[in-house]
Amino acid sequence: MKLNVDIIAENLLAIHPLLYKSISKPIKNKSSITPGSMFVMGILKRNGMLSMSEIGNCLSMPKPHVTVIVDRLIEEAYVVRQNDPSDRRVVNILLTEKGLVEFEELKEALSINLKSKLNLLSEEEQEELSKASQKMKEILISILSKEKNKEF
Amino acid sequence: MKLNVDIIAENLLAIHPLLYKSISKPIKNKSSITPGSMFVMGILKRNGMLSMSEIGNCLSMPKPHVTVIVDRLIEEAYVVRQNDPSDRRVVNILLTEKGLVEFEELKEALSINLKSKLNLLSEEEQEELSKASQKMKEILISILSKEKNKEF
DNA sequence: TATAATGGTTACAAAAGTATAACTATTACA
DNA sequence: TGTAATAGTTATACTTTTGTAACCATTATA
Repeated sequence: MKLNVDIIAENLLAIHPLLYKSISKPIKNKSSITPGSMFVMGILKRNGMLSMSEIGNCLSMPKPHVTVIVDRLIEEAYVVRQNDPSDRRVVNILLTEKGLVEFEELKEALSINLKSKLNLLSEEEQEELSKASQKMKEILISILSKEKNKEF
Repeated sequence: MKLNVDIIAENLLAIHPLLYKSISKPIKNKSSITPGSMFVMGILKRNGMLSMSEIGNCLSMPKPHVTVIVDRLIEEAYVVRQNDPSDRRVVNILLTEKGLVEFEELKEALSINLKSKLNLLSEEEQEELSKASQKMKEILISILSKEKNKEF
């Protein structure tokens, strides 16, 4: 009998390119936001505030790249830097109101793009997809994204 | 009440970077295969044989990029080109035995990487993740990946 | 206090992916 | 038959991402 871990690995491997296609592509058409910037905005929205290092760890992104992305997001006023009073080396990043709005618009663009495809599904199937994606998100976040920790 | 499509959009947006991290990174450490090459091998494994255009459509990948990736895969003998007798313009791509073995090894590397993280979950949660990812894969493939068709 | 470690930035090189145009060969069709 | 459309390749320029090393400021520690 096949182990759960192997089934999961196989499924993730199949899902990954589908998400890549259904998320990155529609968003590229809608906005000048790059995938990396979108990821950063997403975790900031979920976590409220993260240091540069935490962002890099969350996304397995090299620190110099985080700097570049955050610089661009600051230019657009989507995020702000904030010095950490308890450790003056640390720079915390926060999503601004404008950044939040932009992120919601990206999500909306994705929704619209998805809608036409979800029409191919029955009500029950849509409900199943909603539940399955919710469950997957919760579990993956719980095991993969020790977002406040450093050791991954 | 929140619409299913919005819930799904939000969940996909959260899952995407987690997969990116848990798949692309472990594989980069294990092999010189790039994400793009891995995607191509994956759909070839699921579909058996695809033309260059079909590969590009499946993955929303520009055709010139497909050519580059397939060229590299052929160098490594992971795939072969095969002329289509019914339309001599068409070049079909097939995964070789060596390519299949390589892909299975990538999946194995991912399994090993996942195993340590799944240990944090109970048996029931692992079962839930297995079921949820299976469901998500099936539904997303059915609506996003009309792999043999051209109109996306 | 001297030294090591950490957080972050800068600079640079290289790989991966995207986009477009030009081109060949083949097929479809008016 | 002649023209348009399609499949694929090649070439090129560009953006995004990755990786590494050097560097500064700050904090931790021996």
